Amino acid sequence: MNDSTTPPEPPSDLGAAASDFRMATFRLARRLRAQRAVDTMSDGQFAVLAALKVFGPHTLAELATRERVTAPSMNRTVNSLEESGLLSRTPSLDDRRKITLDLTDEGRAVVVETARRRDAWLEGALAEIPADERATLARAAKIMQRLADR
Amino acid sequence: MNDSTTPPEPPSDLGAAASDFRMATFRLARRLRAQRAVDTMSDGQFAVLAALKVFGPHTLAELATRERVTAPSMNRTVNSLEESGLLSRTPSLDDRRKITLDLTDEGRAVVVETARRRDAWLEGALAEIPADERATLARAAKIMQRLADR
DNA sequence: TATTGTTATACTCTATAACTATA
DNA sequence: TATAGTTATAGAGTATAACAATA
Repeated sequence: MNDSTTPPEPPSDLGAAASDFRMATFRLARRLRAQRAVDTMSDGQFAVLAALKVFGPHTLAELATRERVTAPSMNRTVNSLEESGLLSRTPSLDDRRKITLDLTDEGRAVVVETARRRDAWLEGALAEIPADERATLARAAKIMQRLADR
Repeated sequence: MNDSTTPPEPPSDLGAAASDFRMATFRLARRLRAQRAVDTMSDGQFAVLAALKVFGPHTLAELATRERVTAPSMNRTVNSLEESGLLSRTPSLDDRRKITLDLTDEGRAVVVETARRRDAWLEGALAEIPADERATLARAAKIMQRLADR
């Protein structure tokens, strides 16, 4: 294996800084995603459960928009979660074309448990780096959230 | 949220920090990914070109390990990039089981251009935040790279 | 025999287009 | 006609298992 690879150069301008930061974000996201190997739930499924937990019931179209996928794609995700008994699909009262999607009690439990499991690896990693680096990441997290919401 | 029931483990700053940071990373990665809608190259293909540019020539197994995919999966990605003329595949001189994968001149040009296009949104966003926040993100990028390589 | 790359095959997730039912 | 959801189908991207070439 190629162990003596050269690390990327330090950023010297805004363009390089953007590039480094973008690559770091993608790499870490991928690494974090790889940690979910233990559970069978996909990122898309988990994101739907998490959205329902945080923001409450949604229609199909609302979920699709929030997760930035198409309605058929979201429909498929919702089908599998419904089959697993993690969410409920009920016709809306006011407009019977719409459906109301919400977590079941089991779904609520599963999303909490899954989030904890997925945090575990990162928590372990954070425990082993210096406190000042943890502080940097905590500050960065806030900035990143703001950037993502632009 | 759990208000009346106490969780099994004591509340930990590290756990909350891990959760916040993980969510921020995913959200930003997703936001950045949405920005690449214009070009046809997948994240996986682009990551291979970028790795070859930053770290130089690789064998197939080295690339697969670096990108954390299986050899057949990487082989497929490499095939499509070779067909597009963006990388070259040559038998290694010392061990003829191995192949050496490297960027072509066109591949080198494409990775630079694609990176610039993909960086554009983030670069614009970074230009509008305070310098101390940019500095925080630059420090965070280094730490994140290290975490991802654990 | 072990290792490197490759092919065969299947599964998951995503998308577009077409269909239904309701408004 | 327009909208919400669904079904049909196809295209990426990934994986495991089996194979070929070389060491």
